[in-house]
Amino acid sequence: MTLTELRYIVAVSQKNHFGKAAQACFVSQPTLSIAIKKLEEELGVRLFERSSKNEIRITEIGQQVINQAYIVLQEAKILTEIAEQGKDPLSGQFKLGVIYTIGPYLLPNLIPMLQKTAPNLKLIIEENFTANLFQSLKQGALDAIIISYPFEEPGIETAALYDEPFIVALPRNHEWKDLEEIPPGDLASQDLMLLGAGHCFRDQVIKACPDCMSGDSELTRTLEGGSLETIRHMVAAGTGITVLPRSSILHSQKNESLIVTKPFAKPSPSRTVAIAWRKHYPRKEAIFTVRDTIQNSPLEGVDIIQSVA
Amino acid sequence: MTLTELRYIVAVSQKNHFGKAAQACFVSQPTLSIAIKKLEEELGVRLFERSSKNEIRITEIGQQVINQAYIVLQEAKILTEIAEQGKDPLSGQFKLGVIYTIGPYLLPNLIPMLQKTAPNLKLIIEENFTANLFQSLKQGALDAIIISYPFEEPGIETAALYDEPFIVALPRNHEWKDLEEIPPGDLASQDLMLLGAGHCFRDQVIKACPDCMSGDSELTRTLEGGSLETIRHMVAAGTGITVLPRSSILHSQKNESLIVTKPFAKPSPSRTVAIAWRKHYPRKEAIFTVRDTIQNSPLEGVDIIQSVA
DNA sequence: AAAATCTATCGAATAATTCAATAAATTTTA
DNA sequence: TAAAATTTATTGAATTATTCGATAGATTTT
Repeated sequence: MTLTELRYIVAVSQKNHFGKAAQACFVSQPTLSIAIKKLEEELGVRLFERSSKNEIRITEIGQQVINQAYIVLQEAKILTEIAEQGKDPLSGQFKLGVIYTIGPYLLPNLIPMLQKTAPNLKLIIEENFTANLFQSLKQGALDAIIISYPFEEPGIETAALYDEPFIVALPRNHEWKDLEEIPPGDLASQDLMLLGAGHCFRDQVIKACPDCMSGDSELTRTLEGGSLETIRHMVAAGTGITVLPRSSILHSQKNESLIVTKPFAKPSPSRTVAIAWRKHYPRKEAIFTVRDTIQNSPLEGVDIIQSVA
Repeated sequence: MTLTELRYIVAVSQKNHFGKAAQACFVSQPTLSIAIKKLEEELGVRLFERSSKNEIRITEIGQQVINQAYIVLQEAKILTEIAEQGKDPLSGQFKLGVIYTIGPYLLPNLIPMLQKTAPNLKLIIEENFTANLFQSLKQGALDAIIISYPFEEPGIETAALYDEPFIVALPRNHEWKDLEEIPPGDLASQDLMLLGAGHCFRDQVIKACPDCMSGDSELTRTLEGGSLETIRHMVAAGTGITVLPRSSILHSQKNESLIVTKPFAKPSPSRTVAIAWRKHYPRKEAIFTVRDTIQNSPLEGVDIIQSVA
């Protein structure tokens, strides 16, 4: 049984005439006759009673088969319609993973912008650590993830989005409050508060500022379950200082009076934010749209990295 | 799109592996790969994400398409099941037309017998005049009709079932009550009651007994809307005499005391009862089963005409 | 770096489909 | 009654699809 054969018998049932049905199906009459004969033999039932000159008569079982043929063809048509709707790579769900230290600052801009550039894209966001996002990406639970370099995995492709410098955040009455810039090495002498293990930003800061975690009890200076926002509040409260990514600065102007931010001395430590996806992911256009939208976001103080594609 | 292609994508979605899916479909892996590629190109969407070594991933739209493919295949399977059930020519409706002067005497035997020989045949009966039955048969509203010869029409085939002699029915105190047999010509002298125009039995009796309707007012002797049973009651009431087909005699033993039946003198007038169907009617077996069942009915006093097939 | 595992591609053989021409059957017309 | 007309079935050749084995290409594992 083929869908074509079903179309033929439906056409005959509508035209009551093999020749006219063939015409309606854009095939010759022998083609249609043979196809119907083949279907009748396969099903083992006679669908039409051919009385030569006069009109065709549909047998009782033929009518039942034709009724069911309508249903099969209708469902097949729905299948093509489903595919038609899914043709647009900017439609359907798009599951985006973002690391904790980027999400709160990138997404408030990104989501409404994507809503405009790709209104049919149903964005689903997951915030997590790099390692967990990578696992989900590899397993197909996520379509793309936004992480920080370095990030190299087999079967995964990445595109750099932007570089953002690290910034020192001080209480407003801190001894450094009037400095223009901070040399990274000076942080070793301060009560530096950092995120817990698992956050790549923590590791990047430690790498940029050698010895910064030496001395005082690590317990009081690492916030295991915390977020950058928690740390920022603690800085405002005078508990210590911290290092923040540049993109996090603009979004807390309420606390600005309590916190002073200072750039690092050149060359400033920084991180490169990138988007990553499976090499064979079929909706590359969706990835590139997200990439372009992020790069057109109003992110202040970051260096957009133009893609080479 | 073909049903085979849909089976392939369903198999891949179940096995998560092109090679194993091909095996499950009893085709080579290239065959399956090419078919799926063709379907993906036709639909314009990527259904699977091939990541070489690792398992296959189904795309979001691919999952939707595969879900719909299940439905299409399920409906196609139902179609074959419908055909399977309809394979038996002794199943489904069978619309049988019978003329008024046969139905009441044949059907009480035929219906329970057919119930046994063809229990899946849903017999639908219509009683009418020969002319109306023929129209319905020609148009396909009836599958077969039981009529009386002569009956020849283009595109229609017939098979004789039985010959039945005509019988004279008299009131019990009629002057002929002690005769052995009645010469047909003698009926001209009697008050002969007949059915109205349209009943072929009327014409056959008139043809068998020349001049029988001459003389008295035709109005009082033709029962326009009546039936043989009405006429029989009138004979019992002494209104006149009539001619009945032999098969109608056994079924009225309550009135036997009021009616006397006499055979005609040889050669007795008679009628040949036959079954007729469209030449191209596809369920000949059903026709032949009805024919054979009638010929095996306990019809007394009739001559079964063995078919030559 | 080599072996192993998958899917994609190639090329030849096979199978299926298609159409024009025509046959066969029947009905209508002359 | 014969010829014309109409309709489906069949035939045969050409084209088109499908199929498979062999192998390439890509990636992962050893």
